[in-house]
Amino acid sequence: MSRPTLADVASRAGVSVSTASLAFSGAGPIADSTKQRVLDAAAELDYSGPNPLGRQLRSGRSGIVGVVVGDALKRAFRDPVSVQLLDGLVDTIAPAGLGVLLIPGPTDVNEPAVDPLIESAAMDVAVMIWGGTTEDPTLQALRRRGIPAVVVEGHELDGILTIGIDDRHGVAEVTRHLVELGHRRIATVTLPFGPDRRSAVADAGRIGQIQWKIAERRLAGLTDAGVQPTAVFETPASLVEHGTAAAHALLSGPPENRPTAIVAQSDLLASGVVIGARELGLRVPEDVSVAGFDGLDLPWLTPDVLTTVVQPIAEKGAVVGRAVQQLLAGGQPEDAVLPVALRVGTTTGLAPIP
Amino acid sequence: MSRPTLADVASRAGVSVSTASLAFSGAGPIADSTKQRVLDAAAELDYSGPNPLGRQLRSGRSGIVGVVVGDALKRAFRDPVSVQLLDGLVDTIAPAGLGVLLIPGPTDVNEPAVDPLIESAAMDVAVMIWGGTTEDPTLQALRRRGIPAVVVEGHELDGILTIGIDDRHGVAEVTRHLVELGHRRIATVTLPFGPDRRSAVADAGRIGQIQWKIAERRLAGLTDAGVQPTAVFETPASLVEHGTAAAHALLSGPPENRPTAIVAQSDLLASGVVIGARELGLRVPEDVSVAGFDGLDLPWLTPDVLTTVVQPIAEKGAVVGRAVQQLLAGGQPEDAVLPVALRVGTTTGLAPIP
DNA sequence: GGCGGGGGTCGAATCGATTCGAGGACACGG
DNA sequence: CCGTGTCCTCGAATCGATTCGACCCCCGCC
Repeated sequence: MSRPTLADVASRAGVSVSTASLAFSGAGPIADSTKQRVLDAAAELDYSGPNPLGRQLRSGRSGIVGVVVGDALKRAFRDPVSVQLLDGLVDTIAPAGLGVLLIPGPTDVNEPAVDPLIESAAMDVAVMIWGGTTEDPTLQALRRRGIPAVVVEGHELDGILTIGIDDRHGVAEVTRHLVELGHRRIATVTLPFGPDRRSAVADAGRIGQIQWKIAERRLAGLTDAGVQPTAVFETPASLVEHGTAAAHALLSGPPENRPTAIVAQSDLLASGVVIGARELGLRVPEDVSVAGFDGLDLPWLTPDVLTTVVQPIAEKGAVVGRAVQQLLAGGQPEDAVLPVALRVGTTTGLAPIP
Repeated sequence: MSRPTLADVASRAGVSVSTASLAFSGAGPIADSTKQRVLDAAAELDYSGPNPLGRQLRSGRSGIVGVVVGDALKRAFRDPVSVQLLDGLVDTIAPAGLGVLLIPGPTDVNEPAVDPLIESAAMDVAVMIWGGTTEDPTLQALRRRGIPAVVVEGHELDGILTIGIDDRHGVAEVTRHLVELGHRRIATVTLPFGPDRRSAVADAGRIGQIQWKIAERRLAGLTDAGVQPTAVFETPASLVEHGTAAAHALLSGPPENRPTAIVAQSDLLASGVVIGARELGLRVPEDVSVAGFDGLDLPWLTPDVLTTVVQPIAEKGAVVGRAVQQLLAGGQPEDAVLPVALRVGTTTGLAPIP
């Protein structure tokens, strides 16, 4: 026999379907004895509660939050920032009975097809945890379907909620810290500029074409501190190995041309820079200072402590989660910008004496 | 006005609802002209395709695969093995239009409540990527709901599909490799024994109580190679810092008592052991050899290459994905055990001369 | 004893689609 | 001109629950 339905339970308990429904949902008056009878009948039939599909159709709600990770899962989740954000989000919405549906972003730059899930999966809200340019086909598909979207660290777009941090200010602060230490030749290692990821020094033209706001804002932080970077190295992803590659590219020259400090736009990149610098025989921070962004715990750097800008990642996830719930409740949540804080560690020090 | 339905589109196109349905699903004969008329009407009304909830109720399928990560997301996804497995799984099932719903495992040992999603979320199959003991309340809940389950690296249970690797054999191989290098005092650093995670040397009694099969099997691999470990250090999770803590505990004694080789049950643990050994002033592999398990790329160990047992993680995810699809197709997939391979790197060498 | 009210139960409509069998229109062959 | 067959379209049932308004019964009060 196929799985029992509420109707089976009701008939076995000798009540109507509506009454049986009341016994499970608790929405409405029902006598204790009746309720018990229904539950007993359910137990006898091995009925394990109302079928969610029926419930969902009726309520028009699936209880699912689609989370678009801006990349193949493998890459996205190598970034602890994404993971911690997701964790904060899940912790916040789980008590409300909401679940997270993982939606991979486009894998191939040249084929920016949206995942079929975006077109046809049941979801009440969507969250993009990375990117989100103006013409993003993902956002367009969501808009067409009438699914409200929350974008983390993206553009501010009409009708789309944006949650972010004050990263520009944070980078400015860490840069000022370096300037106060006497650094004048400061280079920077950035997050990817857009889906066409590169691992190379970016020239002015390339810098003008940054698509992902997060890299742009963090770059602008340097300027805010009055620093014109001696080099801007663009990485294809926020990963240790790309930081190492950047270090090799930036620090291989003679001491008098070499930057004395490097500001990386993420801690993973920064720790890669530290590793790369050491591979080149340079001491950190005596020969070169390195600063990061995010405030992660990176066990492989122990006992060093990265100088970095600490952002409240889990809290950001929680803010997203609360926004999602407000959206679902018919509310009109507002964009949020969370504060960051400078944390001075052991990877930055006085500029070397020329 | 609320979102248009298929009925709206049908009436605007001047056809019946059933015909309109045909225009979208393509299941059944329909004249091209009629189809076009329906699609035009849909475009005019901003109708973006059939509501998935209606479709799901009718078909009885949600297209959702629930993935139970055995832990808080934050912890689970710090483990690259879980992430790569998930990646392989998603890649495999995405083309079939299936989506992954993330379900956190129990966070607290003392409160092993299952996530509400397990009780009431719509899903066609469930996958547990970690653990799965006999009495697991999660498995019980799934069984009650009649949702088929696939368990990775768990017990072999009745009526539940198990996918794993030949890890016992792999550990035996890497252990033999160490024995051939002359090592006699070999210690091991294990994955957690069960939900009551500890960071300590385990005595015989504790070892007898291992709940999670994966730790047990990998431990048995040592014995298979004829090695009785001088110490078994149990860690609370497969993370670098726990490996480092283990190294401090195991390698602090005088050279004549110290193990000359350490077999860790994961690469993350192994790399922590390497880091910890170096913190203690020991050279790897001259003073102590370290071997891992998994075959990950660990950039922070460069230029060292970990000696390890390589397992096909993404392939394992793909196998799970295919099993899921067979299950959905009404098939009866079989348990699978994937092969592993020893990879000798630079972290193991000849045993030091006493 | 009659009447008002409230707690509890029920029937039926509804959510939005899919699917199956029936039937209509048209063409072609006899 | 009629019968047969093909191709397309339609109506109605169905998936499994929720929810609203109607209704009934019983209690208490006058």
